[in-house]
Amino acid sequence: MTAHADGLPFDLWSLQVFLSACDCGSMAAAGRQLQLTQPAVSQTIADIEAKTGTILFDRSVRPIGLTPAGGLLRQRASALLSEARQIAPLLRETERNRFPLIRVGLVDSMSRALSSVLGKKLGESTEHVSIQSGLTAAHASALMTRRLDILIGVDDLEDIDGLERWPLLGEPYVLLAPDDFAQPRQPSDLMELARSCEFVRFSARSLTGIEIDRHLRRLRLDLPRKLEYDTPYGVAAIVAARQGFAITTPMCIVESALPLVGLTCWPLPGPSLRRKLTLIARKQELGRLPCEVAAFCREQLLIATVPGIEAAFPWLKGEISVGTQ
Amino acid sequence: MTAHADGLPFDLWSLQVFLSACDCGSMAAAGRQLQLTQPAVSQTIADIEAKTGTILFDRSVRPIGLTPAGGLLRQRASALLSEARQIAPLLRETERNRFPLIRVGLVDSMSRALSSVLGKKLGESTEHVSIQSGLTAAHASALMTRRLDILIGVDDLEDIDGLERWPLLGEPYVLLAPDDFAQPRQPSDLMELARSCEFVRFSARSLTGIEIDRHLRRLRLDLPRKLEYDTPYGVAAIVAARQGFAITTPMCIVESALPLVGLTCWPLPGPSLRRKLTLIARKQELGRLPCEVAAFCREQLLIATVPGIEAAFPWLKGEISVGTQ
DNA sequence: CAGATAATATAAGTTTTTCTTATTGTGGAG
DNA sequence: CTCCACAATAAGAAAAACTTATATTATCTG
Repeated sequence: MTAHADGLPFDLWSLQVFLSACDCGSMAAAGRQLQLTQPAVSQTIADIEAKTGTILFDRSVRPIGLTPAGGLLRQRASALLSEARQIAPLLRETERNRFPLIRVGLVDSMSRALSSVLGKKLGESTEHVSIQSGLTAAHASALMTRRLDILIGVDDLEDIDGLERWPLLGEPYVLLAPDDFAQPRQPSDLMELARSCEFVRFSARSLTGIEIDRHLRRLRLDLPRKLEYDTPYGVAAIVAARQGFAITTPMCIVESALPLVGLTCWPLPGPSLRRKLTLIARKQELGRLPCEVAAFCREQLLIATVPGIEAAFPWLKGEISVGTQ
Repeated sequence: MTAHADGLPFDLWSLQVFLSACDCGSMAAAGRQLQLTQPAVSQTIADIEAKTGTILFDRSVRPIGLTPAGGLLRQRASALLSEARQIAPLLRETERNRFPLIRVGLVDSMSRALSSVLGKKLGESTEHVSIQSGLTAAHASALMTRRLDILIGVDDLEDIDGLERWPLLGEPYVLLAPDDFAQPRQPSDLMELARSCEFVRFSARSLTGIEIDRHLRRLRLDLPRKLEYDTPYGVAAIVAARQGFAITTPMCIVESALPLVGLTCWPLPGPSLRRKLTLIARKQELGRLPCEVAAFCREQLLIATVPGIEAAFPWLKGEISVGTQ
């Protein structure tokens, strides 16, 4: 029953049936709702269970109960169907537009700086714009599998063919700490600091976190790993609450939109460490759009973001490079 | 051919066939790749075209050419299939693993309110804390597959067994708009508003977006789907730039940390719509910790967050319920 | 510019899937 | 316990998806 494809254990119709059963709390009721008989519903669900090798419902109770696997499928299935339903109306609107849909993956640390302007800029030439904030690692695979069209993030896809890249910004990693501690002058001072105040990390889910980990390992600094966040705000909030210090970047500090009173920003002691933020797209699919969007973002950063950072931390002047990297 | 559902003009298998034809540049070749005959491919694609009322391929050239509608479907179809393929492996993983640390999935819209205090609170009793911000949909599957231990998010899985839930907060959906528009008094006024000012959506990747979609569909309101974000900040930033209006919630507005000058917040016209935020954990695995953390979060919201909202928008007084829901 | 080639569309028949009716078994309320 | 509504299973009916066969069309070649 249902599903034919290369291992897909369901199709959209069978998911629809499953969801109806979830909503109704009964297969018989789902049948009535869908103008089907009860056995049809029963068979469809049994088929999904067989093909996925899981149990979706607990039949030993009434009304029928969702198992954990069933709950997970319910989650994913509603999202999938909701997306599927959007497609047909969009197709019909397509006749006249150059780019019917552009999906942008925007790294969390640029979200505040670029969300709004990206939407405005892309809205000019595009019928439908979707902007997703999150971690570059997740966005990178979405770009390759065509779930995203443009990615703005930490550039770690340097060796992949078929992509075009437009540099946006280069920035140094820095220390962020409450201002009542002594500035660490050399790497080993960080161990000292970590004894009086907690070290807050980016989690290894984020490329920024991985990069920092690698750097600390090179310096043979074994800092504690007690508290970690995967977003710039989380890290900065702990420091702002005077509970700890962190290694982060200027853009991450801006992203957190926290008042900076009582906080200091120092250069990272030891060898310098920088990161590059880049706009990436699949080659030859969007014409001149990626280049134009990148230019627009650079301008925006230059006018609206970098001056604020340099005003708050004058020693960073010249450290943040827009465009050239 | 294919598709059965309430207006869905394709199913996953027919999309697979269509994508093969795109990749191969020929229906005959797609047939060979999928172990089908050429007419089967031809019929499947003709069926999608008939059901969507569009033309996907330009047959007057060889090799076959994609129309704009075809290009759009190619984008969306690969995304949809790629998401569908992730589901089955996840389902099978739902029953194993054990962990030492506490990993919390925190919905974006509570990130600002709770990130920092959660870290502090959990740090007291736990060796290693990891806090991940993102979409509840992603976190829910992570909780089931034991990649997360605690989830704070939008509760739409109310009937899943094996989970314990601790209510944190209930809040209404509201309209957010620049303050120079007339207040919409009834649902149809929203169509009016959408003509003078863009409607900004949460994407269907977020549960909040799905919930709003469903509500609008029930009211038979066909609002444009031009610009969408998956984070509260993105949505609010467009409104703050006076470029559009949005359906959002008080917590999402707080999360965006934007100055509210020039913005108004109105009740949603028509039937009321609320969402619940809940702390969820797997039953009997963390002892009293989830309950205690939930109590702590509630207290934090009551002291530090809700008063700020009620001060900014007095009509919301009493609309936001902490705890009881 | 005709003729060959390879691709697509359409028609008609066959196979497979999906649904229905009929029947048996089961959880929970009275 | 008994009843009732629901779920699982079996077997036949209806609908779908696929096949072979054939007509049509775009492009290439001599």
